[in-house]
Amino acid sequence: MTATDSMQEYLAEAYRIAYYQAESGYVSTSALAEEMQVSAPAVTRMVQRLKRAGYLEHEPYRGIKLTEAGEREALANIRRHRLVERFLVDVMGFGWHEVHDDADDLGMVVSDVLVDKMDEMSGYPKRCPHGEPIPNADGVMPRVIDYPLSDVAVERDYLISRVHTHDSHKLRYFSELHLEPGAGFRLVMRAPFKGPLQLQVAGQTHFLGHELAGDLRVCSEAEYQLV
Amino acid sequence: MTATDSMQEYLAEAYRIAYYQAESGYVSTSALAEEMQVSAPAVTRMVQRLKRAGYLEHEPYRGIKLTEAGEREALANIRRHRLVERFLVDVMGFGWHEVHDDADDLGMVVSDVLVDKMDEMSGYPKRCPHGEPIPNADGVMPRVIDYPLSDVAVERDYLISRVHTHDSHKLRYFSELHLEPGAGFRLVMRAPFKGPLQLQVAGQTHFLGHELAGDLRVCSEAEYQLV
DNA sequence: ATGTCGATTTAACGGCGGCTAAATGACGAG
DNA sequence: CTCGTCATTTAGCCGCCGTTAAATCGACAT
Repeated sequence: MTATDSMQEYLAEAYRIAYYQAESGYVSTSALAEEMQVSAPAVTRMVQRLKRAGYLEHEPYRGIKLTEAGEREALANIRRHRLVERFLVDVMGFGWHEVHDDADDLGMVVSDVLVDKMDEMSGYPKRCPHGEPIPNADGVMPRVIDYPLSDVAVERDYLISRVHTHDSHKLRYFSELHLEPGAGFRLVMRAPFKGPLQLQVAGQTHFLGHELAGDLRVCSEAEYQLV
Repeated sequence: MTATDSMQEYLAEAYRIAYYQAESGYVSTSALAEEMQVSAPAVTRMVQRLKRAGYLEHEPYRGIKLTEAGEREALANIRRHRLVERFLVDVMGFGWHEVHDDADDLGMVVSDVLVDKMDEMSGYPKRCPHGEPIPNADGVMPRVIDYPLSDVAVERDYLISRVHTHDSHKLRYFSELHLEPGAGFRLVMRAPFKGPLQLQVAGQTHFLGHELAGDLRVCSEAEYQLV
């Protein structure tokens, strides 16, 4: 039996959540519900379907964990989604901050040969336009090394690694400031007590609130290159 | 209330059927069932939903006819589908004979801005890769003037206007013979009693059975240009 | 006029994927 | 240890879209 579109979306989202909270091996169903914008019961029932199909394990009242098969489905889906994003930006000329919704839709339907072609036309990218790593065709997810800008202490040069929000207004703002994946900047100063950060980006000085800075993950030049 | 994907597909297919059998104003539900690859009852119920939503009129036991609104939906859908095909061929380099299935899937999800971008990147084409006319953004379908190759009598030069089959083997065969929309050829001779046709295509001589010739629609150089 | 046949519609069912309301489990506070 | 609260699951509903089996309509021939 093959997974429906909906099942694949749940699996992909579960993977993404697990990827970020690297702590516990379990993903809570409410986190999934929140992220998928559906009610909690909808998640519970879907989880049961996915368990029946062998895509995950479910510890009732505790959470879920993807199986091998589940992870495979999830990674295939994530790969499709991120390569579509890449294609929309690199080949079709859309802004990196405005492609998420279209990519969501397209990612569910593009065939393998189409994805491969997009991969090729985009130059076999390692990251999606938001900086997230793209699993390769064998389902291996590159490991990203980066740090929340809100946490880094040292005042030196960094690269934007990932922009981690779906809020289109924030994305647009980051885009206007040229704070986009791969862009370099200097952290000039940071005020204490969750105060604002002073950045030097492309010759211009910007001040960023602590919360916004939390959406940016940064790394060194060397760390930006993925396996 | 907005039409579901499924509703749009039914509407588009109904339009296509009506477009070809220009005779009666009514499309039979069984024709729809045949084309959509679903059972007759599925069509009947969908027709009732579409009628309730104001997309068509239904004369029970006789057939259906799209309303203004239904035609609008159908044309928008057909436009998306055919522009996606065009894009896959012109921009992504796929063969014109192999894009139908992908385009079917993609056509259902691409957003307006995406379709417009594809339109632009394909050079605002008037026909899809199979030669079918592409409705413009205002929902106007260009009228095509052409004739089944199996019917034309005069032995002279023609252009392929449309290749009217979904059979991938036939499509591949036509493709190999360079019998594709826009291509010119000379009808050298036709045998009587539904006999084979002798064609001169790109300097080569080919013989085509009467039935296959029925899948090709041809026109003059002048007629190939659409409004 | 009636009988028959094919096309069409109705009836009844199943799976998916949402929802709300109610029940139940987990867990910390008193 | 019990109680309350919050997360989670269960129960029951709905709409969409497919199915098969049975009823019905239209049209044509006897």
